[in-house]
Amino acid sequence: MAESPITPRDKDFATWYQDVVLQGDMAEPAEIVKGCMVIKPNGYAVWEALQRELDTRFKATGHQNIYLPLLIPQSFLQKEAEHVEGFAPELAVVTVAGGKELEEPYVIRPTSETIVGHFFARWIQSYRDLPLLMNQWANVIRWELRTRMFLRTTEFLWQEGHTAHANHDEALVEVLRILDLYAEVAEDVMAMPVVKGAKSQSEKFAGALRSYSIEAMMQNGLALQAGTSHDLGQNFGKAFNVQFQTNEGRLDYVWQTSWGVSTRLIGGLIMTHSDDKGLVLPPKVAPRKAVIVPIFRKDEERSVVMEKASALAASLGAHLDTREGLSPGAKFFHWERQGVPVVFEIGPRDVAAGKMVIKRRDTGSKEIIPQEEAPSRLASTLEAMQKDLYARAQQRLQQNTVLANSIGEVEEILRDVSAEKGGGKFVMAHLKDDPANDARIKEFKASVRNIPMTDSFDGPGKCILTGEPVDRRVVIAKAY
RNA sequence: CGGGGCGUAGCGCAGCCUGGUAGCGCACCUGCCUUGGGCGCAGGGGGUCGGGCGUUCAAAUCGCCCCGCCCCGACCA
Repeated sequence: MAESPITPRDKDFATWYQDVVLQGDMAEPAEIVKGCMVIKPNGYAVWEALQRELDTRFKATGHQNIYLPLLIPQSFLQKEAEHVEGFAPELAVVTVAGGKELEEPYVIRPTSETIVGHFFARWIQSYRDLPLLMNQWANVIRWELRTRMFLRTTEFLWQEGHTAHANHDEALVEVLRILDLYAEVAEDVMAMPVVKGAKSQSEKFAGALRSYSIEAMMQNGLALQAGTSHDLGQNFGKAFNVQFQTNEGRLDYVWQTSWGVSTRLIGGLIMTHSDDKGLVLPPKVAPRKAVIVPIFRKDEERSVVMEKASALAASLGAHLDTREGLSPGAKFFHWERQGVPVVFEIGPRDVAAGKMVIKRRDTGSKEIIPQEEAPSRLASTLEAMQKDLYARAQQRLQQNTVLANSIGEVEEILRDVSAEKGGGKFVMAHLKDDPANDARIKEFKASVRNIPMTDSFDGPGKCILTGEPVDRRVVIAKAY
């Protein structure tokens, strides 16, 4: 029995994560470029699945895709004061092109609000041009000091939505519609439960009036911000002079929103469902939902088994593992690490009996079934697995969400939590939204994750730091 | 940028302290054999030892400089 290439979670969660990503053929560190990764076929196919799910929903809600330049004139970033301050430390800048020093350097986009501002100003004249609902699928670069594959890489893939509206109410509706859309994809497609909420003022996007997020809980109890939706108010409208004429003939600045999810979702997916045997993919995002591993000894068995297996693969839409020279055991381990939801085994005994073995990735359960039932059993197994993965993740989230009524209690619970050691919790406490309070939380390296949209606890209470009345508990946790 | 670790075959590593023939496991190639959870046996190919300079009869090994990667912290989708 060979040693598993995957470090167990309870030994070292961070190493486990790396092992799962590598062994699952999801990605590998690029090494030649600092903090960048190569997204490999299995990982990229998951991204494509997420893209499809998201893009369909964007289109259904009236958004159109566009593509903007990768390079942004440096002066653009400086037009919105908070924005430049927020992003300045992590910018990569092009200063030389065509062998000459540029008069004005270009920034490689960390996000496109500024360039969007510029073009919105050209495209919008009248309230009849509003709302303007755009989305871009793109790559961005943020020069982060600490990177982890999918969770935080120097370059990453994402979508950024950018919209302009005639008034604040409409913009807010958009912001929350997208937050709901993100939560739906996270929960229904990725089987990853999330908490929807508003970011605290100190955690909001640089240049926004208010940011909203979905926060997921990883298996080590750390929070992962899985998506954000920003109410930009008129900040960028004013900075880029995006004015329109109202139906009363008055000039006003547009109200903008922006929102995004990134390849980080894949990191969240991995840390939500995978186990010590490797990657576990929810059926809805799995590039290969089912694989058939044929088993035979002699040549005459081989031809019989392969014939049957091919026919079944075709009718099931399953991938048939025809690789030569590998034992069935080696193939089982391979597909297990790839996160394939269902693996069928078929050997001489099964062919003779008209049966096959169906095996589920998440539970590891094996069952012998009649071949004619395979299509319906595959469908029901995929459905059950999708549901069960969500239920397990939901249960973990609930079990690791605790109430605290003093700052000492919060600190006690979270102080020794780390990505490697685990033990993280979502600590629900009454806390006034004030940067000074966020700062106190940060003293023990936790943060206010968000202020939930719906209160599922005990309603109003007194701030654990200032005693001021607040209307609900906020989520405090250690985060990626 | 601070602390720690590391750079030797595609991958994972030993060798370095105490200088003297470039090693092991996996992977790869050929053949035989096997196949219901990582088959086995035999044979084989593959290296400017991260780079530079120095010490020395002789450097993977000792010294100096440089480069890169990973982990931990401060910054973040």
